Amino acid sequence: MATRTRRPDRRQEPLSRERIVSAAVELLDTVGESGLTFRALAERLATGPGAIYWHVTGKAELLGAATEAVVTTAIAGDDADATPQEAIRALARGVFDAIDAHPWVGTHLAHAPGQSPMLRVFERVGRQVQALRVPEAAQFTAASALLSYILGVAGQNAANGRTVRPGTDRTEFLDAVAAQWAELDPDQYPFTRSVAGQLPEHDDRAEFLAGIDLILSGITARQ
Amino acid sequence: MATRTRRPDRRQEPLSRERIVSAAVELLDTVGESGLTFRALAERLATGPGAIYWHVTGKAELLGAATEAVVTTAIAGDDADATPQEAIRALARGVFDAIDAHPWVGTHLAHAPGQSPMLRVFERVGRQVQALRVPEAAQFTAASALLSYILGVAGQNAANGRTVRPGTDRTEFLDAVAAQWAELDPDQYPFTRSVAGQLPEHDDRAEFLAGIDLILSGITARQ
DNA sequence: ACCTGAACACCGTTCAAGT
DNA sequence: ACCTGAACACCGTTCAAGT
Repeated sequence: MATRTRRPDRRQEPLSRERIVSAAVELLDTVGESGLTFRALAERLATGPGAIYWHVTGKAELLGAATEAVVTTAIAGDDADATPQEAIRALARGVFDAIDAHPWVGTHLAHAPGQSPMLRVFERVGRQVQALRVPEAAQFTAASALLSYILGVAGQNAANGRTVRPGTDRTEFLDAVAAQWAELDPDQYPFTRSVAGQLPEHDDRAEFLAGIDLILSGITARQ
Repeated sequence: MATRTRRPDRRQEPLSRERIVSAAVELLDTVGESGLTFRALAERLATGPGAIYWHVTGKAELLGAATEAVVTTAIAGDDADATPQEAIRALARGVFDAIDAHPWVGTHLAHAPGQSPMLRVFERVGRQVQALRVPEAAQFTAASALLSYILGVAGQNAANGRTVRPGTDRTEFLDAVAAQWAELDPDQYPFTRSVAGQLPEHDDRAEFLAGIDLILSGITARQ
């Protein structure tokens, strides 16, 4: 009972790194990357822009922290009962869905190399590569290839999300691209034109996972 | 003879899209992405910032044109006498080397989806996928996987290039990352720690091409 | 048609001053 | 210790005015 009255008035809460980062994620989700401004963030937190700098060193750290917050929850989950292939697929799917929900993540995932969110994905992928009994000398290459592929799709999806005007839905977007491809010069773009017809009924997510499977069979074909 | 006197005084040449784009590439290469400013560009072209807008619609187009200029020359070359595998490898190597020389390219390659430089790479890769006699229904997936992988490595390399202070050389950088990985929590990062030792003698370029080969064997293993 | 450069509407970041 | 908000040093972009 009385649950309604327990909802805290966030404006009164003291500022904290946590509140700042979650407000940043909200801003990025609702108004996009260009909308994440220290002034806009400050207004939302009912304070001045300078206050944010007490908890965060600057915009780069803020973006990094926002990315990490999203990715960390996206890949949480354990893969104890799954085959290595299934575990890798689940992990990849987690990253894909996170970027689908928060397109800006795709752009910043690779931005801090050797740093937090990417390294976590690398570690998780690498363990499953070991579980696949890939020879030690080939493990690094296999894990890197999977990670690079995931990051590549992430970046493309983020770019797509940025180009399209916010209202557009998936099929509408694919139809537009297909139409554009169909108009390309037949001499210069024969292949692209030949696959344009497949676009409208194509499923980003399934295609992404098919790519993962392709790489997985390349990894296991070697043994 | 007299070649020296024929060198044109570029300051007197009229402004053109071509001159603007090549000045932008120079600026990006020498002072990095944060150095590409309409004011800096204008100064280099001995004009005012407003003049640039007569030839280019804005910064996004400028960055796109600069990226396209670099990529187009990087992947020029014909693959008539090569096997499909060799042709794909050569193409990938071209993109890799271009990004190695111009790290900023990696960030902007994916930024205009379905647009010029990426589409050109997609087309070239796709034709070789056809030459590999991949069934029609699987061609799109195969070409997309290769492209995504290339873009992923591109993005990571660009990120690395941005993080490192300009002077640092390859081995110095790898040693630093290896040292960092070796200090990770053994419970959280067992895999990453286990491959840290391979980093110092690892060759980015060879590793990248090994990933291409991995995907290629995944593609051909299916037939 | 093309160029000039001042001006506009923003940014991220700093910092003296407050509590 | 933490917050405030004015101020600084920039941006990209526009546009009246020139040639």
